[in-house]
Amino acid sequence: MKKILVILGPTSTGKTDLALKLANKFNGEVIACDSRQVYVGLDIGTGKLPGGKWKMENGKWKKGKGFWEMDGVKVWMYDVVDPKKQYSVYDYVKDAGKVVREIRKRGKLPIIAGGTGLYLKALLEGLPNLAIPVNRKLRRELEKLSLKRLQEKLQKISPKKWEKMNNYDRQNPRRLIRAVEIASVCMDDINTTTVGLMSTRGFDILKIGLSAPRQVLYQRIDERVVSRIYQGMIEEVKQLYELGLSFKRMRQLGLEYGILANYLEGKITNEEELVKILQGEIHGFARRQITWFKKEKNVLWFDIMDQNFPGEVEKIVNRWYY
RNA sequence: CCGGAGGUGGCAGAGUGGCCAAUUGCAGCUGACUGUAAAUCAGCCGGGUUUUCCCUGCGGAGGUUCGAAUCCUCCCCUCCGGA
Repeated sequence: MKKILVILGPTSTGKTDLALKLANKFNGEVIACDSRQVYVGLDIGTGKLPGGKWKMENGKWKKGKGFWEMDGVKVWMYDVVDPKKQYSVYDYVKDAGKVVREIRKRGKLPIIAGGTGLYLKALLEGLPNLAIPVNRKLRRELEKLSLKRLQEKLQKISPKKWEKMNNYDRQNPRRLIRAVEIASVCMDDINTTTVGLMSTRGFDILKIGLSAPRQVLYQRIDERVVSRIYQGMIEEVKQLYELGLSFKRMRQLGLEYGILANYLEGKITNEEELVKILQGEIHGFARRQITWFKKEKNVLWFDIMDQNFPGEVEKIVNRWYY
C-alpha cells in the first residue's frame, strides 16, 4: 500500500520538528503544506527553520535546488515561487503532487507537514472546480463592484450557485467573485469535479494532529514572535522591499509581512506595539486553523504538553509503516 | 496641607439627566470557507442555558428627581503642580 504520513495542526505546535524527526527514523522526505513558505525569501517570517532551535547561520541546514535540507532531511515546497507572483491552491496541488510522486519513486516516505488546511485538503482529496482558472481581467472588473452589486450579479447569472452559498459566503466579496468566475465558465453550474491532481485512492494515509492548550499555544506564539524579531525578521522584510516587493503585496501576504509593512511605513511607531499586534494577529490565525482542522476526519490528535507524545507518535507510525 | 485633573465593563477610552447593559478600539470566544486561505467573511463578548424577559451595573455611602454613569453631599483612591 502506498503510504503517506500527514502532520497537521495550528501554527507553532512543532509540526516541522516532528516531521524532521520522523523523516529521519522512517526514511522520509518532508513536503511543507504552507501557503507562504512556498515563496522565495519569506524565511524567518514563515518559520522555514523549525523551533527556533537553529539559528539561521549555524550550518545544520542548507538550501538545495527546490528544497531545503535540514538535519539531512529534504523539505520540499519551500521557495517554489517569487513572492511577487500569486500562488494558489491549484499551483500547490500541481507542484506538491509532483513532489510526492517523486519521493515515492525514490522509495521514500512522503511526510506532508503544515497548517494550510485548504491546501492539504486539495492535495489529498482534490477540489471540484479546481480546473476552472482564475480570470484576472474579470476579477479586476468585479473587484470594483460593491457587495450588493456582486450579490445581484451572481443571482442573475447563476441563481443555483447563489442558492448553494451559505449566508457568510454571500457576504464575502472574494467568494462571490470566484462564484461569478466559475459561473461565467460553466453557466449551468455543472460540477466539474476534477479530483485533485493526486488521487488519494489507493493511498494509505496516516494523519497526526498536534494540539496544545490554548494558553500554551498563545505563549509559544508570543515567544516565537519575539525570537523572530531577534533573528532578523524586520531586516528580512526590509530586504524584500528593497528587492521590489511592495508593501501592498506584503499586506496580501498577511501576518508578519503585512504587519511589518505597516511598521516600515510608519503606521506602527514602536516596537512594543508591533510585537503586541503581531502576537494578537497570530493568535487569531491559530484559532482559524483550529476551527478548520476540527472538521478534518481521521486525525490522531496529540497534545504536545504530553511529555510522552513523541514516543507515542513514533510507535503508532512504526506500527502503521511496517 | 493647598491648588488642579480624574476614578466607566479584562485593558484602553467615549458618554455628562431618560433613546445606556452603556459608542469605539484592543484582547478573548465561536463559526464559515470548492482556485488570493498567514487570505477573506459572519457572529458573540456583565450574569441568568435562547429571549422583544429578568437581575446586577459606570470607586463607596447617602441624597435630589417620575427617572442618574451623568446633578448634590460626605468618604476612599489615583495623577499633576505648589508647599
